[in-house]
Amino acid sequence: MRLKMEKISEFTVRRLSNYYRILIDLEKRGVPTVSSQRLAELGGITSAQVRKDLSYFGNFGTRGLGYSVTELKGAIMQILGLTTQWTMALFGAGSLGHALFYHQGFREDGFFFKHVFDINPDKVGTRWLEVEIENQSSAEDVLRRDPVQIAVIATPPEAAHDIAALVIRAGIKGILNFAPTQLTVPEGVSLRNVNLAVALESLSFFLSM
Amino acid sequence: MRLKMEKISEFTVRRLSNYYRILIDLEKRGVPTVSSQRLAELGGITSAQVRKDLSYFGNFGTRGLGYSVTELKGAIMQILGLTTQWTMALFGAGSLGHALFYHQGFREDGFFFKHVFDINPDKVGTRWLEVEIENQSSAEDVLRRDPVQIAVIATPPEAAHDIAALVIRAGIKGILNFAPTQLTVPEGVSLRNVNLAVALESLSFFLSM
DNA sequence: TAGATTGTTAATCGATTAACAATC
DNA sequence: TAGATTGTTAATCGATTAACAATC
Repeated sequence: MRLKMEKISEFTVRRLSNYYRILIDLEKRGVPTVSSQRLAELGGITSAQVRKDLSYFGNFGTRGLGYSVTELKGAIMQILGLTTQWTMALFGAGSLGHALFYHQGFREDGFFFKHVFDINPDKVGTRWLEVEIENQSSAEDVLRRDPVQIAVIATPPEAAHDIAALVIRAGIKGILNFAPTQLTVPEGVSLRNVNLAVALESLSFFLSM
Repeated sequence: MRLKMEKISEFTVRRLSNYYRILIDLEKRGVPTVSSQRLAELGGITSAQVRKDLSYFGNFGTRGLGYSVTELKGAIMQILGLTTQWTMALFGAGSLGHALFYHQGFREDGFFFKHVFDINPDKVGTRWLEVEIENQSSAEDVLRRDPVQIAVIATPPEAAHDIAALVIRAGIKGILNFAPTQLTVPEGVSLRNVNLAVALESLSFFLSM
């Protein structure tokens, strides 16, 4: 997949995500080509940054012309692994879990919730679209029988550690954690944390100055 | 508030948020003091980083002993501006908006939704707790009469630009944007973006390697 | 061909870490 | 006092940017 073997920073990957969204938008609007300069403007960064990021993965542009919007979009989809369908298990059928489950963008990107687990007996057995909410206590068995690639944790922080341990035992290699607690994962398991409070506290800091 | 006048990076502020959460936890567990070494372990970073971050704001520790958990927690609350109550307006009463509105952590931090706006006539007039959902078309008037400090955008991306313009006209200085689109704000307005897809796409990238 | 823009190297900038004197 | 740990300076590391030859 990757053409050169330098290690890619998380910064670069996050910017690729942004280029991808910008390119989708340009394609919708029928724009055929885009320069690194224009892409940089739309993304709020420098054109050197755009070219540098892309150069880790190959030569996607044409000197004098720029990049084909459709081709570059396709290339970034490949790079980010968005050409395959990803299956996920959601832990926590609260309001955040609900929002994630129904989040349109995930589906469009090929991320698909196959299982939803909760500990609340009132919720277990009810359905979200075609998915029946299952008891969290059976999660390990269920995931061994019917594995997924990514676990999404949207539970209170107290529960997050045990869930992480459970999904790692079940062989899951990617965890997206929304619980505001520090998880530790072994080598070979990827973890991303999204903490809603951090962004707000950062705003608070800069507004207080 | 700030004691020294170096400019503080977003990186430092985000780590302060994390220290804050760790300290709350330590305080709950009755731990009286913590060293930079221990705080670093709990946060997954280095002790030098911890001491450096704190040193921008003052001397909170005691050589040989470490930091008083309660005192350091209080100091970081001050620094992050969490000792005041922040008022917010929510745009978009969809499932993400709902999750944010009911998110326990925001309340605990002193962030409080005073207004909720939506364009869907079926939702306008209904209540979330004590807050009545108002028509988005009246948002500018409402916010001029009854201002808030922060606007939270949880609408589809198409709507986000107009909302940003509106809240800036109404004098709001802080925007937390969950819509996956690039907003531009004038000098003096703070913007934070939270893009749920980016974290997932980054996971996808590293899982694809 | 001349103008535009890439891909890449080298220079710069900023963030992290190591090291240690100060001091509880 | 001796051991522990801070606060800070200097060294290192890594990310961003500037510059430009290659080339469409």
